[in-house]
Amino acid sequence: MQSRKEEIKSAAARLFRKKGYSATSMRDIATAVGIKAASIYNHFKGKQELLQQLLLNIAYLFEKGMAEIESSSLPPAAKMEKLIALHVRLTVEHTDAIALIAGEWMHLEDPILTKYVTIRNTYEQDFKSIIEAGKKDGYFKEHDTEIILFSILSTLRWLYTWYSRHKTYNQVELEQQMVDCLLNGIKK
Amino acid sequence: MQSRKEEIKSAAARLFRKKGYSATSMRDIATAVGIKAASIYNHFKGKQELLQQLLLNIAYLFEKGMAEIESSSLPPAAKMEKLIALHVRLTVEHTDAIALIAGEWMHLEDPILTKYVTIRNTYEQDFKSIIEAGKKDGYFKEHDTEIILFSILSTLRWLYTWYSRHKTYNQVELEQQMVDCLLNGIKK
DNA sequence: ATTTTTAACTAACAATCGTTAGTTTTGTGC
DNA sequence: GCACAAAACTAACGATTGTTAGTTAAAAAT
Repeated sequence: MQSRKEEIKSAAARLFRKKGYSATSMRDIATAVGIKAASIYNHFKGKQELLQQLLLNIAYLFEKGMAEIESSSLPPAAKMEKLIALHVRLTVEHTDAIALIAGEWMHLEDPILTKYVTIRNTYEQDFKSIIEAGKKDGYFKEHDTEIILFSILSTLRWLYTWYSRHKTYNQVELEQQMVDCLLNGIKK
Repeated sequence: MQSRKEEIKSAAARLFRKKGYSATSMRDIATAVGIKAASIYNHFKGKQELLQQLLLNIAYLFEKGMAEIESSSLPPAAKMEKLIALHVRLTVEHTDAIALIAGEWMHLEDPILTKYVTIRNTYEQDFKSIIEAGKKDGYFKEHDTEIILFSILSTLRWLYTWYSRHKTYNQVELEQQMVDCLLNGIKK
């Protein structure tokens, strides 16, 4: 059961993703839910708050996932697999909101924008630490850490586009394929 | 030397990328060039035409690059390397316009939208053909072609973000690192 | 030097936007 | 059934948008 508030939020996510934040009007969102635009203000302060709640929620989920992985005592390669699984899971569970990470976070306004960017930077820094630990242990190649990070993260961030078109894959299959592609490459 | 028309176009690309198509006003673009909004209409039919010219130009460059690679008689693995090099080159040379591919193409209006999507689909189909030829020849692993395609393409499409922050890399270095990461993976 | 074309300008319009104020309906607890 | 809160509504405001019309200055062509 989804409350009206959640209903509005997921309609907003869907529309922000499809048409972009700026091109989506409060009237669009309202119509999608079957109410009038002014009624949304009984649940949210405004359009900006909708975007903020959507993006911060996702950011926290990544923050939490990363914290759990880091605090585990797994070897770097296993941590990397857990990270990939984390992205796959959040993508499957929050496809629309995840999509906003790619192209709509820029429309956040301060102070939330700063907060969001900070969380994002910290996440990337933690990601890098795991990569570097892996290199030190001999699990990973001696590539430029920035390039490895970028290469993996970009694929994981685009996952939502692909998943939207291939929902037939189940989550576990997707995880395995992604891990294999990213870690072992495609060449024989 | 850049004509006024080109000046407007690259200002539009920069602003569309930074703020998004919808959030960028004609007055924004005009101010960036040092003229008034109405003056832009002496060079372009409107805002939509700016987006169309930017995106179609990039699409044609990819189309042309792909045609040259396909018509060559290189083995699939070498074709793949050429493809990666193509993406790197176009990203370095047209960073702002390339960025629009990721998040602003959806604001194209018909009939250009349809045309654009068609070109994009054809490009992806050609890309897949090369991957499958590579699998048949034993160069590539027997992964799902869709997943390989997605994995490579997503990384290449995000390249512009990364390049904007690391202009120190020269084009050749970048190419080599990307090829190695994508084809051989990061695990030892 | 005069005509013509190009590209700038000012001013304004109609449409749409996010948001607010004030009101009415709906639902809940007692 | 009554009081109260939650959530819907109508109506409107001020701001901004893309675009057009009409005009003027600069550049090019004759």
